[in-house]
Amino acid sequence: MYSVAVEDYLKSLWKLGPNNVGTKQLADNLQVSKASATKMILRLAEKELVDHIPYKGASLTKKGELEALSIVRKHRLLETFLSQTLGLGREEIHDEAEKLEHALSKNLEMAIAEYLGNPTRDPHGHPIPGPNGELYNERDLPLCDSPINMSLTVMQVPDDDPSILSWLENNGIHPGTELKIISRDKFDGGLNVKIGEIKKRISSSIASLVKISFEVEN
Amino acid sequence: MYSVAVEDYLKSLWKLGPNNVGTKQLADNLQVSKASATKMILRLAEKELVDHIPYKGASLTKKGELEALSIVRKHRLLETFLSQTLGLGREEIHDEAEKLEHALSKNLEMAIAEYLGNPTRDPHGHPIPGPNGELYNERDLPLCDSPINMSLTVMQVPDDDPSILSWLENNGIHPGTELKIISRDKFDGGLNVKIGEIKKRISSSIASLVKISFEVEN
DNA sequence: CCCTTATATTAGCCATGGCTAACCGGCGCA
DNA sequence: TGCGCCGGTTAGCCATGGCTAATATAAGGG
Repeated sequence: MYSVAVEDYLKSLWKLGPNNVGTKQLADNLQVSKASATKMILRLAEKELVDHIPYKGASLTKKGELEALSIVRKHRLLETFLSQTLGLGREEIHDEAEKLEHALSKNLEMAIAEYLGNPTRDPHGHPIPGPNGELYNERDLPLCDSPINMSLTVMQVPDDDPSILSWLENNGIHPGTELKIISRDKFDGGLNVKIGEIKKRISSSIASLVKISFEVEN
Repeated sequence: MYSVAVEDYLKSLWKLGPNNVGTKQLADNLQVSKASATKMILRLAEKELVDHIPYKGASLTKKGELEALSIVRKHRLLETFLSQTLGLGREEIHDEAEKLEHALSKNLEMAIAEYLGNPTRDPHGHPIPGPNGELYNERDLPLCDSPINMSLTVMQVPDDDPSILSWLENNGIHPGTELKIISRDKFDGGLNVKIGEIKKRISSSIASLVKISFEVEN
């Protein structure tokens, strides 16, 4: 239906949204020039996929949001599928899914979802939108904002930076990991945490990308 | 590396080849105008992917052939993978693979090949080129040219026409089926065959698309 | 309140890959 | 031999989606 470029813009707008996403922010996220982003925003507005207020920003319309969610669903189903069938690591699957998502038919999407048992999270713990854009599992909190001395369960890790993912993986931090924050550095916001009996230090930049919950889900 | 369009042209040229593929033939195969095909042939010649003799036709260069084989490999591995993991039918997988093949990285191709145990045939029986373009299994013969009253094993069925594939499937004809030609119609070339104890009639147009061997492979 | 700076837009260019219309080349048939 | 026809090419148009350079806007600091 829509081109690869349009789908990529919608996905970025969704990720950066929900409201008044700046042209520069969008351009940086997609690694294109500001001028290209402006032009595409105008085209998306033409197709009623975004509302655009000049010099303010762009916001997905309902139509645009549904389209974006459909692509996010395909992406996350593909990540799950590649991980499950081929045993690819959490740090390898993002870039592959990024390409395949644009070539996935609705039929194949359905077949994969069914094969996987209609999962609600991908291997990074990110919620997988339902076939009509429904989103659950939105209650996880950033690790950096979490209270000290409570039993926390890692729910989500970032998906698009293989080096961060490898670091997390090597330190035993992935969805399901249980940890406790021992202390928070007053100056740089870094965290001292305990995973099992082992103490680790997590920088605040990474801690802001990891999401946790207080209770394991059922 | 190459665009989707370039990859599609190379694949068609390979399928229609090897030598002096006509512009119209190519255009028809890709469902584009003759003018578009001419233009693309010139661009492919520029990139040294084809040799072009004006008013004669285009032939893949070694470089173009290797590129084409790489795409055919991806296509056939994907068909096999989709069939194996998701249980999709022989008549569903072609169109899906057609889209996914352009988004498949070398890494993922390798992972899939390994997962499948480096198969040499796809679910339609078509040979899967090796990672460097090696082709085996090229000895199968068209059913329409095969001798009467010999035990034949179906090796290949066409991949790109779901209605023909459904008909073949419904009549128990797929790779591995054993059959015997009872007689050949003198007028229209249709075949009367026996599959097990059941007699069937196969039109010559379909019989030309099915390939067989005299012996089952090991 | 103006001026700087960052952000946004516009203008205009390019490559890709479609299209139609018009023209050309070569071969078979009368 | 010549002519028609089919296939091939050329010319020229369009949309998409990049780019740079120039210009416009908004917002905060002096």
